Amino acid sequence: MMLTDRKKKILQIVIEDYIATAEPVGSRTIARKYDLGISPATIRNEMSDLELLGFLEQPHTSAGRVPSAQAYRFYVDSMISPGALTDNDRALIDGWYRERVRSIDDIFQSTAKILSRMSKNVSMVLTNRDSSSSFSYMRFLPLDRNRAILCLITDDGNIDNCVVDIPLGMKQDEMDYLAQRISNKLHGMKLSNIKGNMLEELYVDLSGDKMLFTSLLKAVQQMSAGQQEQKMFLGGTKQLFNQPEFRDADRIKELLGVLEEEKLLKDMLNAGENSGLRITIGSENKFTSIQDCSMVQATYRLNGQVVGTMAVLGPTRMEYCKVISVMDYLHKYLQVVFDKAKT
Amino acid sequence: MMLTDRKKKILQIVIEDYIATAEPVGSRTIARKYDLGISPATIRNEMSDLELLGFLEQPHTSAGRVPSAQAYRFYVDSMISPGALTDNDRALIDGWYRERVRSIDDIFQSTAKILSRMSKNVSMVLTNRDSSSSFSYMRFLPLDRNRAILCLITDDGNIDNCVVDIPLGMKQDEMDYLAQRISNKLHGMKLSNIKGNMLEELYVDLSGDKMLFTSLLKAVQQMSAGQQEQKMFLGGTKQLFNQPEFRDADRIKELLGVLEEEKLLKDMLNAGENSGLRITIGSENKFTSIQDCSMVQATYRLNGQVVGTMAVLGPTRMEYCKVISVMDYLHKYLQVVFDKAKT
DNA sequence: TGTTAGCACTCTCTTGTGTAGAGTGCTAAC
DNA sequence: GTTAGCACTCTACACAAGAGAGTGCTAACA
Repeated sequence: MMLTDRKKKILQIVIEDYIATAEPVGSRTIARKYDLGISPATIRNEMSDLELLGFLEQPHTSAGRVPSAQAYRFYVDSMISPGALTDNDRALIDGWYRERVRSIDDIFQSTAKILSRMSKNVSMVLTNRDSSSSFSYMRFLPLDRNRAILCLITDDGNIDNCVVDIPLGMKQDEMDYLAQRISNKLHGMKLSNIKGNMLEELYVDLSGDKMLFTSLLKAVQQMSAGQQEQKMFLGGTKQLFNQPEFRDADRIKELLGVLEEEKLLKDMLNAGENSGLRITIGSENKFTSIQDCSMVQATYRLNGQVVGTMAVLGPTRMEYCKVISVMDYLHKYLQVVFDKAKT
Repeated sequence: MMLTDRKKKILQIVIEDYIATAEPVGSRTIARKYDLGISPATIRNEMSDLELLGFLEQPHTSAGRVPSAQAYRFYVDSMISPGALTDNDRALIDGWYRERVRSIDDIFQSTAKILSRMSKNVSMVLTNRDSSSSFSYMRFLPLDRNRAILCLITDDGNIDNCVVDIPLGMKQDEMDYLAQRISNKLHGMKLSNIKGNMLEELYVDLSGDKMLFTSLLKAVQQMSAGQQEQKMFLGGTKQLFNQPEFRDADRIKELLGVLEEEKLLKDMLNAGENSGLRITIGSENKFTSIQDCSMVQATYRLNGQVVGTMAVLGPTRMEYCKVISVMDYLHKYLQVVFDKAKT
């Protein structure tokens, strides 16, 4: 299916005008706003053809035309070439990042915020905690006579801790010895591989102290679970209100409901883990409640491993070009941050 | 201003019917639904009096009547006596708490969730981190040749940590000595009182290593700031959509905007720290954007010190009685949890 | 053959009008 | 003091008419 250049041009105008205004685009409008050197009647004929080809749709006979999902698909596939951001945008982003980043979580939260502000839509950032990190060692830090803080350290510098009750009369050097033994046993193991029964032979060392043993076990497992957890950051849910297609309170309510279902969102984002950039338009999405939406999603990797996904969710009428540019920039930014963190 | 028993009765019926239905209440409705033994005409006369006294308002001449802010005030002050929850409600609450509480934060989050579900309104839980906790000691945990994890431990078992770069060639026992010295210096001090300049004389110990010094300083300050921070948990923002008074998308948007302004919310909740239970009706609230709302707020204490506040925000038409009962129950629940945690 | 002007047609959106329904206030009777 | 009756008011809803925007079709033109 080849389109003439003129048809392409008109299609592009309809799409971009509709993206900008959210109003059906009429032949007259096109002739007035864009100087194509042809009359509305000619444009009408072309649009009529485009409708037959499935690129345009009419909400009703006397309205202008609206791009179909197929049109958006064609548009993102072969009509746009996302360029660099404007200096202004870059400065804005850099500023936002500088504003408030203390922890890793802050970085992701900021990314979500920036993504939503720039795209004027809801954004999601999903991080795969690095499940490749491995156990380094553990240590007891004394707290008071009956309790100590158990610290677990991973090779990438993450630390997890919990308070454990210690058996009456147990000395610090006994505890150090115990920590040493467990550390030797587990050192270098991937957190995800650590199972409870590996520690069972240590039960003897604990002079059969059941409570301490279960505390230790729980701590190790909790840490390993915490590390593997995927964490979700949402940004700009309020943006929904600014989209005319969601002017209806019930629709917003429904979408907010979806956004609260963290599991569902994770499924959505995990679905397309393979490719780098993924754009899902309208009913291409499997999840029924957002089939009038589009999602632009980028997966980022570190050393070949997927470490996270960011996405923008909005009406099919979305500034794809801008969104992609922003994601590209954010992606590079994160890459730098994580590369630095790793070394 | 004394009301006759019959006026009181009618006022109560109007308020409770309006709370239940959100529709203006007419004399006919009252006569039909509630068997008062008097005719609509008599009720009309009484309602007319109540309107003159400022308790009732008419949206327009031919609508029923609606309680005024003054009526709600009178209602909560002298017409309700919050009783115990039903067994069913108690079971629900206990179930929700059991569902997912691992950390302290989970408890507060659950409290917010429960509060919003039971009240069918937005809930807020604000916690004052215990600023009375004091520095116990610090410790370096080795990570690799260039870095160590700095752990700060408070007397109540809280631990904070950050990764610091260590000077080339610094040995573990040197670091232990350093940690020991700083610990001795700061031990027992309230976190909120720790200032940067206290550590300045240690600068010499660090052989003038500026980087390590600033890292340490930052870690200590960050921890002290983190401990003092008030943390806010929101629940049930989606409930806004279920309130007919907020059917308008713009109004919801405005309210959601307010709810995102964490600082504003903190100000709101901190305003009434003194009293245990505080009910703010309509324009009694100083913040203009929620002057068509009411807020029921309870402050809870531990050993005389304010440790947190919970609140329900909703339209003035609120089930005050139920809300108060629920808060009372949650309050007792938290009391038990924290008493246990402290010992 | 492609392009254009003209015109009738269609559909939505807004405005105005009429009616049903709910509730009130007033008056006169009990 | 209470009640029935009645006129009055106001809203909500339905329906109709007109304006506006856009289309499709036809016939003329280059």
